[in-house]
Amino acid sequence: MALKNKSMYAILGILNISPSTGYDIKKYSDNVLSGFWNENFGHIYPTLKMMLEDGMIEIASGEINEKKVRYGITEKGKRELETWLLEDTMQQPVRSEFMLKLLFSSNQPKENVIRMLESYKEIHEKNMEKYLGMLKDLEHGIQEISKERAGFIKAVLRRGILSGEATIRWCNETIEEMQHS
Amino acid sequence: MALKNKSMYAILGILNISPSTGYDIKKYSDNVLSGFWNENFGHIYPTLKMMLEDGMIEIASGEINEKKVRYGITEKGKRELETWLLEDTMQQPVRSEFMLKLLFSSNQPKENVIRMLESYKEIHEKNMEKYLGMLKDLEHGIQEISKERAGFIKAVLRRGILSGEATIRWCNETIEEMQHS
DNA sequence: TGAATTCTATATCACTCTGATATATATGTC
DNA sequence: GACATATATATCAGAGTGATATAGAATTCA
Repeated sequence: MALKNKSMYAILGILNISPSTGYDIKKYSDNVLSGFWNENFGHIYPTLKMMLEDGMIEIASGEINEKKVRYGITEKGKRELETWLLEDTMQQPVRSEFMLKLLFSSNQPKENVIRMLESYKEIHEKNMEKYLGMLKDLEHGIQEISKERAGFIKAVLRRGILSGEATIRWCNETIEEMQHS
Repeated sequence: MALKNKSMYAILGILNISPSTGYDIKKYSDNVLSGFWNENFGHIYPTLKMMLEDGMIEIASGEINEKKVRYGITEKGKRELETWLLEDTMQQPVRSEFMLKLLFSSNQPKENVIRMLESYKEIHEKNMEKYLGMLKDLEHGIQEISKERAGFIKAVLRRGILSGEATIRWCNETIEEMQHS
């Protein structure tokens, strides 16, 4: 066990929705999954190759092309995905470079620290706007998504929004404290 | 630029507080930095070797030992740390396996999803307790930490607490929704 | 006192993941 | 027609993870 290729599960989950090319998988990550998941080509293509050899995915019929390959999930792949969904999720390693920097900034001039916090806050405000926009699009049914799945996407977006709010509140609180000390 | 060894900065930051062995660095990560940063031996030791060759750290005097080496930061290391502290922080890649699993769980029985959320909530409740305990210890001044640095550790802990609260609130909200749909 | 267990300390390795770069066609725009 | 952007695949060095191995020091506890 131990070291496992998590991209594999992201790919299985995406192909379980609809057959896709490596490029489509990347786009899905950057759009729908952005905020809590990321993939990059350097990992997608080798993983697809491995999964094809393993029989978890297959080349989708009628789409075979020299320069464009669309993959679909197999029965074996579906079983693999199901097993993973039912497994307990171990906690992942975290690395927030911003928080690390902040912790080591006690000797820095206060203005610098406040500037850091302001720009961090701005990033999270922009994220919030993005999430709120995505939530609106989802509620107005712009895309063709099943009601069930839309509910889950909504839950994930709600998480992003609540986390963002907490982060912005913390930024304000911490800036305030920096100013009065 | 691009791919940079971030462990290096974590190590510089820790050695800037006090000279440490590789083992001490790991302990500091697991205790003080836990929750927003992690290090592992497989990266610490090679990085220390590289940093020693680069002249960013040196072997702390009087502590040379066959089986135990304590490192200290050099002037060059301090400059490197300072430069990093003043740099803008690019956003890091995120990967939450839990959120990925949740998003792909729209075909799962509701009980499974609720169980998932309950156990996720429990983890965050335990984290909250840990942070609150650390905050108490800090306020009662158990360790020998400067007032300045204590303020920064407190800010970091506050972040963990606010994030935790938001997560727990989201878990409750989402469990509720799963039950009434 | 001796045995078992845990803590301190360093090191290595296979594998995962990241970000940059390269290449080439297709489509859209001005 | 020229230029830019989107689609599509591929490779690679380097960063980071987690398991495992080794061994002496300290602690527990019977």
